[in-house]
Amino acid sequence: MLEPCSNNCSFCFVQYTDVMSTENLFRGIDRQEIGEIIRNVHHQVRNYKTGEVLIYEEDEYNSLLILVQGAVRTEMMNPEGQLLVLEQLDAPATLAPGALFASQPHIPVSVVAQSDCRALIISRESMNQILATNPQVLTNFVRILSNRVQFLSNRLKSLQFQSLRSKFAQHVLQQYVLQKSTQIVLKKTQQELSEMFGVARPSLARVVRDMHNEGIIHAKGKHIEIRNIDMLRKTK
Amino acid sequence: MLEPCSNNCSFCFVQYTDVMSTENLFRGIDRQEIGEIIRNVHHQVRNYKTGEVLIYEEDEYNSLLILVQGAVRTEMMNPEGQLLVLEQLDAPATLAPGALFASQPHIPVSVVAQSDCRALIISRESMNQILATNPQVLTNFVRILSNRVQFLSNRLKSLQFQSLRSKFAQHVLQQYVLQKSTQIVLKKTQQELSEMFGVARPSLARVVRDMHNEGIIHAKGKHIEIRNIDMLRKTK
DNA sequence: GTAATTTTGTAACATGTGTTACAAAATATA
DNA sequence: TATATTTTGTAACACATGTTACAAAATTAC
Repeated sequence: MLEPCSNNCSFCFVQYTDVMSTENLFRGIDRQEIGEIIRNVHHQVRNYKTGEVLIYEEDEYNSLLILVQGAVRTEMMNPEGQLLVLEQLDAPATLAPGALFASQPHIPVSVVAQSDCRALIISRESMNQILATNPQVLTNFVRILSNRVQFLSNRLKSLQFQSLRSKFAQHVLQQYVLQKSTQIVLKKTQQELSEMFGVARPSLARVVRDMHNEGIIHAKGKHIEIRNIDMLRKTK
Repeated sequence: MLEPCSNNCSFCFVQYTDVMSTENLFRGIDRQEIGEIIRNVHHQVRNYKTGEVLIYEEDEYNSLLILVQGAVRTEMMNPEGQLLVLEQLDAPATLAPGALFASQPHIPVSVVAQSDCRALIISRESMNQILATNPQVLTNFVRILSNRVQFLSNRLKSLQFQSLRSKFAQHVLQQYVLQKSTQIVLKKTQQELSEMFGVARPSLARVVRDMHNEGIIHAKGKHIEIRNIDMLRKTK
């Protein structure tokens, strides 16, 4: 399924240069130059269908995957099959950046396609070459790694210290800000939310019902009305 | 308390070059050169007493701290005062490497001295200068960041998925390997262990007692005898 | 060696989340 | 529109860990 990237592949020059995301490895470099950087090293492009696994947990990882199209989620699973979705990422994103240059090349997460997506694959040697010759890419890579460290630290803190009730309250408040209304519509199913919170689905449903019964929210399926925003903010 | 580092400070050349630890920012560079690298930029040395805080959670972080002597622990606390010790580090170590070049310069952890210790402090600008001119230091820094990402991923997985019983079993098995005997002596108090496992101390004591009563171990204070290593290994 | 302090062991009870199961409701598909 | 599928709501019970309190034991300081 791996297709080598041809010399005139417009994808290389253009696709992932649109966004100035902090997760973009090529931020601050013009399209022309990005094309040259990539064409100068061995690289491949691969497409994935929804649900396909881009990276398997515990595998060895010898190439960097740069998501240039679509969305993925990174997740962990324990032997009993309990799932924790670490985060959801939209292109452009650098996948599992920590695994490439770590002392142990094993990956602690799986990455699964949430939509049809496309990744640029660059081997470790090629990345070395790129990083050695492109200070801007290097700076970006260090920033991406650093952000990853912070993200994981914060995720760990939230998982360890926040109650399920507080996680859900926070999610509702985030949606309140995004949707600019006390009447919000959840974008995810309870199943998806509970996987992000790292809990069982009925546990989440119970918390939602409790908050409904206490008059903090009015919950009807995916429709949530915030009834008492002070209580919601104070939820701990 | 900050003392500028004098030109003939032997510390700069020598102290932290002894160890080829993967966490050493100056790994693979000879002492002479390390001295030159450091003397060429603005830097400071600071000493800390046991218990003193080197880095405060949520502070802004504009200098890199390199632990050159002593031991520290990195920890998180939630508003209720519940503590989680992320890890214990001996010199040489690069402290909070993710915070320096992240998009948000806030630190998610505190770093506390576990013994009297000493740190080399290098500002962000100076680090930029060092990284730009020393490929080896840069490679080391990327490796350290990458290892940090993996460490945090694994720590998160363990905290999220492992039961307390399994965490303790694993700790005992690690000590069994280190001490090469089924009669081991725990190096930490139950309080310290429970902070590393992220649980309350009596909960740990209960788990230890249960495993004792089931004949898997014989526990008397810090002295643990492994009675049934198969059961211990199968503990989940 | 004695006293002070820290650590360990234990108990009773509270609480939050997991598990399983199933029906109702909503949504997607034919 | 009817049917199949997914999602939500709920219940009863299990279980791991938290909380508080206190005494016994071990360790440290004097």
